Amino acid sequence: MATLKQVAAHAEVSVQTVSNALNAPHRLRPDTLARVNRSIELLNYRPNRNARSLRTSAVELIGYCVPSWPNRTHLVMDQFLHALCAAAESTGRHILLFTAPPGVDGMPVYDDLHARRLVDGFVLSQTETRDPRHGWLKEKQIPFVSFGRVWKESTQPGPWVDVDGAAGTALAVRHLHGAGRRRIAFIGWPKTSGLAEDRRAGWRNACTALDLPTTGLTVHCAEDTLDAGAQAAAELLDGPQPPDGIVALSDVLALGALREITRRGLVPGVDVGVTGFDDSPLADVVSPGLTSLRQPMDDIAAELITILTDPPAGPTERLLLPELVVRGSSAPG
Amino acid sequence: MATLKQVAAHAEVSVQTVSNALNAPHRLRPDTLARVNRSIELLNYRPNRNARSLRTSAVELIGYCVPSWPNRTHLVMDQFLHALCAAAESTGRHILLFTAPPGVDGMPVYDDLHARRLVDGFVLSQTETRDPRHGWLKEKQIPFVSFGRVWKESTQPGPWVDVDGAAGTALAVRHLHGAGRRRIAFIGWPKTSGLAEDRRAGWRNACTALDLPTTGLTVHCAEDTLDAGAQAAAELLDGPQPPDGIVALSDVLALGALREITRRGLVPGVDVGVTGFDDSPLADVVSPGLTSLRQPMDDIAAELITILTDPPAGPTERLLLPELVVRGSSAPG
DNA sequence: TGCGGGTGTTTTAACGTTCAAACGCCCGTG
DNA sequence: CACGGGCGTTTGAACGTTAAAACACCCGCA
Repeated sequence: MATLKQVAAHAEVSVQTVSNALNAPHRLRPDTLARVNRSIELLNYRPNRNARSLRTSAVELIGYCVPSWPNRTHLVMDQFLHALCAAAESTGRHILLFTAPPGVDGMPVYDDLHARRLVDGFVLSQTETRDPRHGWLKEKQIPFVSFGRVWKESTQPGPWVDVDGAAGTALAVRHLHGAGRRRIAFIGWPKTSGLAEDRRAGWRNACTALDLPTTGLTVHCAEDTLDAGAQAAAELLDGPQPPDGIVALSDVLALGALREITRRGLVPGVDVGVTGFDDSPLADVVSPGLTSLRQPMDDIAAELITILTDPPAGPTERLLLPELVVRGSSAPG
Repeated sequence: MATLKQVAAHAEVSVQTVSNALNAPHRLRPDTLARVNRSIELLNYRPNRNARSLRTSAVELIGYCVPSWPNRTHLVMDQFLHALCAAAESTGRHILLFTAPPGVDGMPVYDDLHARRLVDGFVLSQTETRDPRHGWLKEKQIPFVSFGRVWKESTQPGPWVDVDGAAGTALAVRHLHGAGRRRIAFIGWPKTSGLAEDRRAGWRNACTALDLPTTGLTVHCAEDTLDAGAQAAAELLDGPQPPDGIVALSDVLALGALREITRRGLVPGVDVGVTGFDDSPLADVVSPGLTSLRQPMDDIAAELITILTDPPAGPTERLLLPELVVRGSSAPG
């Protein structure tokens, strides 16, 4: 493996000149630059990242803790990881994976990785209500950015990027309304979840703005399973005035609702319009396809990396809009 | 951030002695070791990984290319990544994620990461039939290990770990047979897939061994979707002698079959027993739960890391058995 | 008393890179 | 012709660690 020294000898210049050829080519006379580049090419030289990092004390690696919540499915994690990798690579960086206990118990792991200079900073995700990691990292002055807000805190300790769930569900409501729906229900999670309340608020406000009813049209599911979604749909359809549209908080709940609708001999997209959230792979694999709110993963990842690697002045809080992907579950054909 | 030098000064020993305290404590006199350790503790010293890697030319990082096949779902990728991370960490290593074009086009990326000393080696997955990456890496002498065999090659270029798909489907057949099933069908993929043919062979051989029929009991699906699975099930159930058991190549196909069975008013697990493959999160989220073959991710990951980091002498090919997770789709109750 | 040998510690040098300062050269100017 | 200044290049030192060799010390033994 060729080193800077060998390239320098081959090109008959000093070591520093070769270094400059790579890091500050404008400093070299064009002919020198050409000669050095030829030697680099010829010797197939690749700079040693460790030596560089040692000198500059920047490793160009970003830590990401691979989540392991056995009780919740990560159907879009591969999309997120791919986008995050790609965004990091576009700035010459990479993603380092690690595992850590959830919550504050895992913080020593973060600290250690940073102190040993394995990573420059962290991308957090799976943010929980009152997530303790933010304050901890902030206090230790470890760079980080969060995918997801810390709910129910007056001031959020650090920068974040998130998807505007309320705007998303409002989008779904307006879409269903445009397709002629007039009683649009919401299937969500318990009120303790900030994310769930956000999405529910979007649904409620949009309905109110359109003069649509909302009372008696919410069901809170304790679990994120098909059965829970199906049961919620059953509850709604058995009510005195059954809905003709359902906005579900997740794709899994929406699929459950679809199943229940089909089981009753109703046709999804015709008798009842249904929307999900996340545009997980499942949405495209069922029939009719599930209309769902796609999180703009590429934009999210790009924002995360930008904020982490060269933090702009001022508040670093980005709220991105999800995109409604329309399929058969909300519109026939 | 404290350095070795500062710890040495604090403990009134030489720098090398502190290094030894960490890497070869048996060389120190117990009282010196204690003194050094106290200083390490006191100064909260953490060794700088870059300096270490520069000196030893081992980065303790393993590259893994995050797959992006838009047409196939990665429902168990998070399980795999978590297991891989944990296994790597148990040897003091970590996983570095990157993206690369599929196939041989991506090889320069692998080469670059290795040449710049960002990683020591690679874990491959998503192995394709006649995967060209293996030969390429072998030729460049870049350490790697593959999760998945290279099918249809007389000699595989490098070490691998894989799940015995044939043993898995055989397990499923024997399970269904034990529950009284006598006509067990197989829903798979096109014959061009080595993985699919392996799993089909396991089904066929197990049926033959149990004197069960196999002719006319295979359907090859072009896609891995619920619809394809449902259509395959419909085809089988419409046949002259409909099956009472179905072994599906994937969870998605199995779920499709379940849907079709339910649609016909039949009861999964009672009228027809169904099994899937991978034990993806979906299997546990539907009702009845889907009986499925779980890949032993922790064992797989441990083997991968072991083979990569200290390769045992002799052939390094590991075939691990999947585990049948029984749920309602194959056994009532 | 001197010598070989083990044990524990220190010294020296190196890993491959970049930063900061120094250097040499050429050119325009007074 | 001396001088200042810009440009392109080189020199020296440092980043924090570890391998290998050198060293100091103590002990047992001749």
